[in-house]
Amino acid sequence: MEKYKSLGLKLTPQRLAILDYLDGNKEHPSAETIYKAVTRKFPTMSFATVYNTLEHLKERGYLIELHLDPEKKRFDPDTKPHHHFVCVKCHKIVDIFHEFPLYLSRLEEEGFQILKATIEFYGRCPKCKKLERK
Amino acid sequence: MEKYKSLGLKLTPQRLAILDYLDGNKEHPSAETIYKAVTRKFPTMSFATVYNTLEHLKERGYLIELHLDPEKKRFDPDTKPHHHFVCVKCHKIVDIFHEFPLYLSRLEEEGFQILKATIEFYGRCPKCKKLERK
DNA sequence: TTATCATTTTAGAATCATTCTTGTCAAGTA
DNA sequence: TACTTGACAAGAATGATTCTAAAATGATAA
Repeated sequence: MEKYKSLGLKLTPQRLAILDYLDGNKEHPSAETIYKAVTRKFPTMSFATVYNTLEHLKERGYLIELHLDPEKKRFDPDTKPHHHFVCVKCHKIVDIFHEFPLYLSRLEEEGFQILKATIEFYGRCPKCKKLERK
Repeated sequence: MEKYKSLGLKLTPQRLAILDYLDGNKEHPSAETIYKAVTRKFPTMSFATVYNTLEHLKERGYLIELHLDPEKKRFDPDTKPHHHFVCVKCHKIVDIFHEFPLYLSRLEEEGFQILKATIEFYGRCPKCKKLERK
């Protein structure tokens, strides 16, 4: 997998399997979801390897750790700046690539350094919205 | 405490102590912080009571549960819509009451129901920004 | 190719926030 | 007073995540 070489990571089969699973993935999987998926290829895979690899990828800016789900961390291999919609029923997370004007001079004037800003939209996804109606 | 009567909660001394601690509090405390503060008044206070009370208050819309700190939940008694700044170093959370235009018709056209939207600004607070410079 | 060495993997233990359970207690009511 | 309901406390249970120690493996240079 040529495209992973630039990561500066030792490329083990386990890591390649994780990278393959994440590549282009829009599901914002949790560590457990990743573990389950990759375990099909590597039955001996351990959770520690999943967490270690995710940590390395995060450090290298290859993925973003999301805290939208109160239960567990979610991981997003799409590192382009974007926002999220979170379904309050099923916890599904949907990417939103629309850009919003979020400039706020006041904070910087007060000495804050702003590195990034993300928006979370909360509500019901189409599927859960339908189920809600009795 | 007259102002708490409308909550529809049985007002026990423990609950009053928690309400008092939260009232006007801008620190976005965690359950542990609340527990420690209230324990000074009620040495026998249990964590379960803190969590139970917070759950009741959340249900009644008296406070908001925040998931900005990956380590633990934080609680915000200010229920007016607002946004937050999170310091990536010390995890301090600061309220932002500025309003931003976040309207997004596309999601609703696709069948999503949007209930609320919040923005998180990430960066360094003035204190941590100073410490960063060598 | 092989030896070396730092890294990675694994399995399981440990941690820590949060939730659950159970027995006890208190307030309000008939 | 006896009943009913809800609240409390203490500790056990849960579940995601992190840590540990030993064995295995990948990258590098000879």
